[in-house]
Amino acid sequence: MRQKDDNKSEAILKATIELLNEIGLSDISMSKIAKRSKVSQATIYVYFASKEELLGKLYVNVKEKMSRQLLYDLNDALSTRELCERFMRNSMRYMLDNKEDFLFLEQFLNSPLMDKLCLEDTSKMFTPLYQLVEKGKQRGEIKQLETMLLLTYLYFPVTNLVKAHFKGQSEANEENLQQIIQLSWDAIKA
Amino acid sequence: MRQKDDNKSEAILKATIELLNEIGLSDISMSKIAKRSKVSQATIYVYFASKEELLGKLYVNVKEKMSRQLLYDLNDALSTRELCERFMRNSMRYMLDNKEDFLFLEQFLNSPLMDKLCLEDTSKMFTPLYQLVEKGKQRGEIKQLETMLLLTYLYFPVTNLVKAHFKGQSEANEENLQQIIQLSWDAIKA
Amino acid sequence: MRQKDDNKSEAILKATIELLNEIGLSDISMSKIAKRSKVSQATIYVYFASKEELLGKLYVNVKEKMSRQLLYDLNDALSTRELCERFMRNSMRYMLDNKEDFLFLEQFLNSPLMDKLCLEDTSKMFTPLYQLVEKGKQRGEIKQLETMLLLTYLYFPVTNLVKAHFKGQSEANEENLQQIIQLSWDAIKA
Amino acid sequence: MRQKDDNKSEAILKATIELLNEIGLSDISMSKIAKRSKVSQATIYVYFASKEELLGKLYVNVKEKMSRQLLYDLNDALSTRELCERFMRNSMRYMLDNKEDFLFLEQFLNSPLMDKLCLEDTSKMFTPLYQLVEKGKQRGEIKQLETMLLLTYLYFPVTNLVKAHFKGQSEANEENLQQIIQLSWDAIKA
DNA sequence: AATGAATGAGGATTCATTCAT
DNA sequence: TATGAATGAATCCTCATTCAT
Repeated sequence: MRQKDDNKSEAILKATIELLNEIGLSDISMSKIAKRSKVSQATIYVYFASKEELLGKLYVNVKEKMSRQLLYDLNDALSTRELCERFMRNSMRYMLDNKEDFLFLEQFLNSPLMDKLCLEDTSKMFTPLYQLVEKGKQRGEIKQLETMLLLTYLYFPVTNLVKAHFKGQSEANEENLQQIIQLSWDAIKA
Repeated sequence: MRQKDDNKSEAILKATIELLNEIGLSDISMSKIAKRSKVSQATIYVYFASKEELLGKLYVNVKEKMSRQLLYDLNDALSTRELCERFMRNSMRYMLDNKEDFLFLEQFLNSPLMDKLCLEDTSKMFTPLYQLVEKGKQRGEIKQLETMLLLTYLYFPVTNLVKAHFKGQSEANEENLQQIIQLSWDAIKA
Repeated sequence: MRQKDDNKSEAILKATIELLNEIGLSDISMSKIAKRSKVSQATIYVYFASKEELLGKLYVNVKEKMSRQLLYDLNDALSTRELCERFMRNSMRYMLDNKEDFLFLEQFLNSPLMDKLCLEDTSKMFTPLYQLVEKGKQRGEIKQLETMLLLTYLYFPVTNLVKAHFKGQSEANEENLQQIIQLSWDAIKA
Repeated sequence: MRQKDDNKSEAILKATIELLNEIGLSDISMSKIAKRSKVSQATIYVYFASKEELLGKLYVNVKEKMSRQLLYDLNDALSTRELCERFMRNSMRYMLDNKEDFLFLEQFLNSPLMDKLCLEDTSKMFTPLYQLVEKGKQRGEIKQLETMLLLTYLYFPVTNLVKAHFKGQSEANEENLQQIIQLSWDAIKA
């Protein structure tokens, strides 16, 4: 018998994410995905039980890849400040290098679909990050506040910078990066 | 001859925003909007030329209302720090009191539809805010950085707190609000 | 506004029954029905909420018409034997004149769809018939057995004769009709 | 080389008949049959050239089995009346013991599919029965009418009793059986 | 023999929109 | 203004069947 072709599955996922960025969740359709990925519509259903499952799996896929890249090289040898910097740097790198993935996540996270597809919790992907911040708190280098709140200041400034960059309203360059690293550090440091 | 009925127009907009929050941009349809707002499908076209126009007008509507509330009472008598605080407080108040509006905006802003509907620029709605930050910069109370970047630190921490609140992961109370006000101030102050 | 067009509704029902006789429940489809009745597929949904509802309403329609014809002129002036004869005669007349209706009913009644579509009970349509048989029992002209069982002998011989006729295996003529009338009477008479 | 596996073929036929009784000719599909019989869809095509052939072979299978059981022990030693009784008794036994087979036949016979699949004539399966009735006619014990017509009175009362039994409207017990045996004999006896 | 992969065609239903009143 | 009727195009998904192993 023929073997399942990973290329096909990936072509479908790739086409999906492309289209999601071009036309969005509101206008995407299985037929457009099929056309773009050059398989028959029916073939999509060989790999994914439904449109929802396709989107859900895409989300988990992308999120996993993202977490790997955001957490890259956050080793214990670094100081808390350096860890923060590296995380923000990783984040910007990721968002710039994976524009489509990043924008898809933003779109998906803000859609009610997200809740509808009771997806497995992805927060555990970021536990290393929590631990990092908590260690900083223990050392007294970071304010004694909820970890989630502190992380907000490490992640969303990057998000906004990169989005502004994509819209041509700002530039995601080293200079701006260093600025937000400084601002965020000023915000959370003890 | 009967006049266009504002109630009907508003019923349609209200139904639309409700549905957008319940089922999202991807699943909304004119027939669902008609059913929810208790008018005929055809009636929607008396008030809005197309689905896209309906969504576009809804966006502008909501955005206007939002800007009014966020900028409320930001008068010159206040210190820069007080202005920041008031803005963040306004923001949280708005998001909590207008959950559906707020979440709609988030969903809409992150969707490619946003770009497709070449909507009139809404940034001018917030010019008072820019001026406020710029005045702070001139006085040397705030870091000499791009205004947009600085504003990021006033807006998104609130956004994130309230979203976490809606998800039951945190609580948007006075205590947490004061914390982020402090953090954000630490970030942007000179 | 445009008025609902009864012709359209009936055209759809007519097309449905025609197709059910030509290709059967197993092969019928909304698109074929649309094509045959010369309306858009979507138009069918203006009149019927779903394929199932369409079939269900068709069934009730046809059954009503049938009961009217089978019970035609079964008046009290007739003797029990005459009533039986008239009923069987009515039945044959109906089946021959409404071949499609009759065969549709046979097909439908023997399909699991019948049970799936919890249709309103149609047995009450035939209460006059029950009463007729019961009166015969009271008079001692008919065997003292379950009414339903006795009715079986009045209805199914006709059914089978007409079906055989349609298949070219027999002929539904006066001679054969009189024969089964006699046989059935011999069966049920006291 | 492996041999064709009778178990598999039978599993497919069994699954088909089950599904036909559950969801009917209108909703059955090769994929559902495959799932139910726990073979691959493609495997069905090893045993049956097409869906139509599958249904056709199933029909012939079931019909053969049925004729064997209906004609069981109709030997010459019995009187005509006894033969009729035995045939009706066999019929009821068969229908009760092989509910699915019986209901499938009823469904199939009343569907246009029956005609479409030009199936080999199955009437010859019942020649013993014809001969039996004809002998009765020759002996002057049975009315001088078309054999097919007379047989109707032996078969369909049973059919109806058992169907009513399955619907919970009557009971297919010895008492009711004896009643219809008597009625049918009254109908056809000379 | 057996089957997972693959697919074009078609399934039921809903879409956004227009028409006629 | 307001709306029920109408529809061509599109929706998601399943169909019967074939292919390659």
